[in-house]
Amino acid sequence: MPVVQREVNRFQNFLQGQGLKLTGERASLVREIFSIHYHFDADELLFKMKEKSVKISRATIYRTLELLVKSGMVRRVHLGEDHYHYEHVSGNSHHDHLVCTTCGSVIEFHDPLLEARQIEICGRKRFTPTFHNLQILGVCDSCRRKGEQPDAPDRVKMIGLSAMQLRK
Amino acid sequence: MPVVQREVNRFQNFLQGQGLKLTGERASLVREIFSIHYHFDADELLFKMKEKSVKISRATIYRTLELLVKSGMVRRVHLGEDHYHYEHVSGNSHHDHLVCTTCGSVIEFHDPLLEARQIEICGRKRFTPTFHNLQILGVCDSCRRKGEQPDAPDRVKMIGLSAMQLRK
DNA sequence: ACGCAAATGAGACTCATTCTCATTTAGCAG
DNA sequence: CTGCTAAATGAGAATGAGTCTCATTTGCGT
Ligand SMILES: [Mn+2]
Ligand SMILES: [Mn+2]
Ligand SMILES: [Zn+2]
Ligand SMILES: [Zn+2]
Repeated sequence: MPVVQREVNRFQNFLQGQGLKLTGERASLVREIFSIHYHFDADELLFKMKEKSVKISRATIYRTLELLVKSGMVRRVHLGEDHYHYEHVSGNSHHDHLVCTTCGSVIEFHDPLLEARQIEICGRKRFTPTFHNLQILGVCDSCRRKGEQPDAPDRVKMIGLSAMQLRK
Repeated sequence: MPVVQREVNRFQNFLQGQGLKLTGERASLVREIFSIHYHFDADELLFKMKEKSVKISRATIYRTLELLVKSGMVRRVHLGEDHYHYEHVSGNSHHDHLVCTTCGSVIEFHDPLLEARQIEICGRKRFTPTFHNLQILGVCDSCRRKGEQPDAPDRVKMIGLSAMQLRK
């Protein structure tokens, strides 16, 4: 795993700069996270590590995710569910999300015009933005073709789609 | 309270249509909610009712909020914190939020161009949007002038600003 | 005023996340 | 290589928002 190992090194650099240590648990987590190419949650990570017989506690997973977010290697995102999701940041820059409330799939997009307009709005309100969070919920193309109706707005909450729920 | 009473009637209409009842608790809550002109959370509501010696349980508050959201009279919003906030919907339509991570103040805005651009993006992805959620976090004008620095992105979470935390 | 479906309150429960603390370990100095 | 010590870990307790249960109460149509 050469690509993934590079990320471990990146994390180690960050840790050293903070006087922190690279442990086996942290390295395993980084390798796992940079092998997942979608939006995952903490429980999914815990499950995958268990699958691979990598011994690691829930607390360490949360603690390491926090460090990875601080290092800028991982982003924590809201996808309309009541718990956080994460995604690794590898070169590809900022983007926002379209979330299908029927199947749970997530489409990423980046739109410079949208971003520019936000800056404009902030300027008008004399507001200095540091970051933003945009999710557009709705129905993806394949779900629409299957004739699925969007949930009533008040019921939208991606029921039963989280990784844990699927496997429980 | 003539204005507020109109909202109680609106809610009663909705309830009747659903075969549900207008109770004293529900009426009190509606009156309270339509007297609050900012973004509140469930605990704040519980506290305010206690202050006024209106006996009402936490469960009833959550249940009534759910009904109010269904009726369209209240919106549930994310403001970057890890619990929900609510706002009443009175005539004024959809808007998004600028949230100051220093003082917690919230600026509302509505921008047709921003909305239109989102529709465009969805069309391009063949995605049928039902609603969206946009928060821009940053520093408001008065905080900026006081020389407050924005929190590092990873630490942004409006520490100590929720109504409950302030009063605990 | 009656009857009963709907509503309520108290507190148990869930679930994500954080914390505590006793024990282990990474990494550095010698 | 060895010892030292601050940092890290795991187990499980704690927290906090939100939901649920069920015995009791109440709104409201008749
Ligand atoms: Mn993404
Ligand atoms: Mn608002
Ligand atoms: Zn879909
Ligand atoms: Zn401010």
